[in-house]
Amino acid sequence: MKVTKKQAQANRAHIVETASALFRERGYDGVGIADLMAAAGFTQGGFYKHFRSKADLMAESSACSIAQSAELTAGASIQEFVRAYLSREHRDNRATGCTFAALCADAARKEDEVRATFAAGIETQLGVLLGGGDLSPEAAEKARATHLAIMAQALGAIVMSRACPDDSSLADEILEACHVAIIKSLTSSEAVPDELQLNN
Amino acid sequence: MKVTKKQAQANRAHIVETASALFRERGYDGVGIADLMAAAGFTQGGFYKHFRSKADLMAESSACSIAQSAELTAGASIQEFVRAYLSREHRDNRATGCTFAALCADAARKEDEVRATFAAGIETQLGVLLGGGDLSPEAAEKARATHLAIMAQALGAIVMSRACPDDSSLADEILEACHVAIIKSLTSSEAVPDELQLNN
DNA sequence: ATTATCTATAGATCTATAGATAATGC
DNA sequence: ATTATCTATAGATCTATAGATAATGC
Repeated sequence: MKVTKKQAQANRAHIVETASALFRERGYDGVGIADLMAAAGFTQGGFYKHFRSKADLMAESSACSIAQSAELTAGASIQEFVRAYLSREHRDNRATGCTFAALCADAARKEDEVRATFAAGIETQLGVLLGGGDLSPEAAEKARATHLAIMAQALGAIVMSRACPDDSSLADEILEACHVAIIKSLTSSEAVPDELQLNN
Repeated sequence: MKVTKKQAQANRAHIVETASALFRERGYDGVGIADLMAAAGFTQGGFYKHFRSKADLMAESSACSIAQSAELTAGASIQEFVRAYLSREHRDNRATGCTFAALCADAARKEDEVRATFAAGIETQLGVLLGGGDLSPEAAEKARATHLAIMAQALGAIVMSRACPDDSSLADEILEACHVAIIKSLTSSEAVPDELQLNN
């Protein structure tokens, strides 16, 4: 019954991966320990040899899926990111999609441990979107604000779109409208002459 | 023990109001029937004389709070709406705040009955934001898309901000960045000359 | 000897129903 | 007689723990 230390570590990682998909799909409260362990191919009793509590796993599995998405995003232009993010494929596949869109509202009601993970994750994702550009301090601050606003808009679009019934045309309309708005904001902030820009 | 028909109707309405606050505060899965009925001043057994199921109440109480918010918004300019929506007060008071920000992600995992309520609610809120303006068909379509995008961005800002720990400066930064971005988008779509506007 | 996993279960939930109670409404 | 609310409970969850089992690791 016991397995090698290496295998135990692999089993633990597999439980974390399984959890990150199930939590995104059904929400934190929608996945029981027994459910999860069965989906990972184990029985429930073993869970607490790997994790101190369910909240611990919520934080760890979310950190894991946030890091995975960040890796996937790295190197892409903001335009590419937005196009993929605001796709119907992303909206319709919660289990492999953005952890923020799937779980921010859930996280807001959970332990500080979970929320600290989300705040750190937002910083990570923001860093990836900003890339390694060497901007002046003011330009960097402006870019940070712009990209936070884009993240919020993209996330909001997915969240609203998912709340609509499956066959809803409104769901697609939301994605489209936000895609257009984000592209427009990127174009205008680059191309509009300074004298036409609002300064706060 | 029995009460007048009028009183029974009032009790029912009170349960719906209590539910709309508790659901926004703790999520649909975070509120049990016993919890809710106790908060409303009753015992759990009476619930099913008023509602067929918990899902029924989720739909009805959410429709109720969405309609209330829409009423509150009616008459305000989009700038006033955005300022109030993106305030710390709104972020920190889920129970009385936007139903979409609090429950869209939850609703996405629930029965179609609940999601139909949300889609209808988005249309209602959108109608209020657009006001009774008499625009040309193209201008109306454009305004509809613009306002959907603003709703998504504002909602996304609140959702992201709430996922951060209580003392997080990032939480405030998100609200500020999105406020600036929305004001900017309103200004540019009004003030930027046509030849500088991107057309899709 | 240690320990990763298993079986079993405690104790606290949860939704929903059944039947009792006491007041309304005919 | 009807019915809004109450008490009580069935049956299915849920998180977490206790103790058994069987393999690793010293």
